[in-house]
Amino acid sequence: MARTQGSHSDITGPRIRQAALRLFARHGYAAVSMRQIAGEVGVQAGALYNYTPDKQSLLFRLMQQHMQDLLAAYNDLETQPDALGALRQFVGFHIRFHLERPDEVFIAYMELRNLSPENFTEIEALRRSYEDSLENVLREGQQEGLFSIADTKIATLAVIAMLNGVMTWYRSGGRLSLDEVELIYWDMVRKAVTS
Amino acid sequence: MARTQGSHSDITGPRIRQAALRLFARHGYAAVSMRQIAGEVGVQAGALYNYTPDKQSLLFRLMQQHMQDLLAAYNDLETQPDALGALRQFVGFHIRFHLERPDEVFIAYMELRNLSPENFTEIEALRRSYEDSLENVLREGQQEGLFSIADTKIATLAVIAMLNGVMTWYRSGGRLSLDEVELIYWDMVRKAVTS
DNA sequence: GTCTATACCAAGATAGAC
DNA sequence: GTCTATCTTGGTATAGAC
Repeated sequence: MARTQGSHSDITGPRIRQAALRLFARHGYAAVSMRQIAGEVGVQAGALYNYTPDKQSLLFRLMQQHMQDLLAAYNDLETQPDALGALRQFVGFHIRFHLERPDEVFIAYMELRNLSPENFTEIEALRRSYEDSLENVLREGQQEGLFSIADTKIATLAVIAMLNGVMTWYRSGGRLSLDEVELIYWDMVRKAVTS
Repeated sequence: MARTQGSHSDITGPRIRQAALRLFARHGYAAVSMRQIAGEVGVQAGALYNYTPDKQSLLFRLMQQHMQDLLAAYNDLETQPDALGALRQFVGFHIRFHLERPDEVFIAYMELRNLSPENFTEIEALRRSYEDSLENVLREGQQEGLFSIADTKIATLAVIAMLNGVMTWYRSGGRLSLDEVELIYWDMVRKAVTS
């Protein structure tokens, strides 16, 4: 991993973020040192500061990118004819998008409290915006008479919490295929919000 | 908070664990220093080592106590006539028990990766034992024909994940009473596992 | 049992040579 | 742009006086 001196601006930046992502997810933000990150990349600790003003910005940028990617990907989905279809779509999207990015997801959950207050506010707004997407689907379905939901806000949080549970146990190559998992969760979600 | 010199064995021990609990939950295990804990209690950092061999043991003991309390409380519940009653009971118990101990719950979730391997194994076993309690209820209800569950293991994890979501948003004195919250979640859980 | 003092080490971040 | 070297701070843990 030793590196010779020279200019590597184009690749070092991404590699730093990638290493930070991996290490933060594995050991937690507070437990990871700048020297560890530098070691992973193959540079000295001081060199990191050509790419980030400090450790906090490194964390923030990772979380911000993740949330923006999530929102962009969801907004790119094709419009569904009704709320039931939209909910079905949400379940599949949420499971697959998150399973593809275990490190980002883990950090976005666990490291909220290590954000500075201003950074926290910004990430929270993004997260809230994603929740609102689902809540809109549920409320729409409720109004259309497709769903039977006592409280759309709670149902929103309950569905997301349930789906997030997948990340704690699913491993590809395990007992169930991704399609099967998606179907099982869709079945539970559908029944929970209908009568 | 200044303290004079002297012997306070009986109260200092619990106060140390209480302070550690609060601080670990607030800022995370890795981000909290022994000096901070000592400061909260009103002793010098060195004095902590009369009560714990090291920081790791402090964390482990908190988590172990919490999981043992959880299992003991659940096992103390009265036996229900059927699986539907047992599930209803589980939902209420889980929500209330966890909402009463936000700090313990937070730590038990977030700090698993900061346990030493041996300590992790022990806590995992306790957590698994609690999950098994619910899985037994679901499997029993499935056999009795009361439930309609595609996969009891996944349903177990999904129900617990959904219920855990309560901890992220519920605040007493808010829009909904605890009874209402319990009812709303019970409704969703019941529908998700029946047909 | 707690204190003060300290050993020892690693953290985040910066300065200046190349 | 990266290196080496270093500043400053704060970490865990221990020793010995009271």
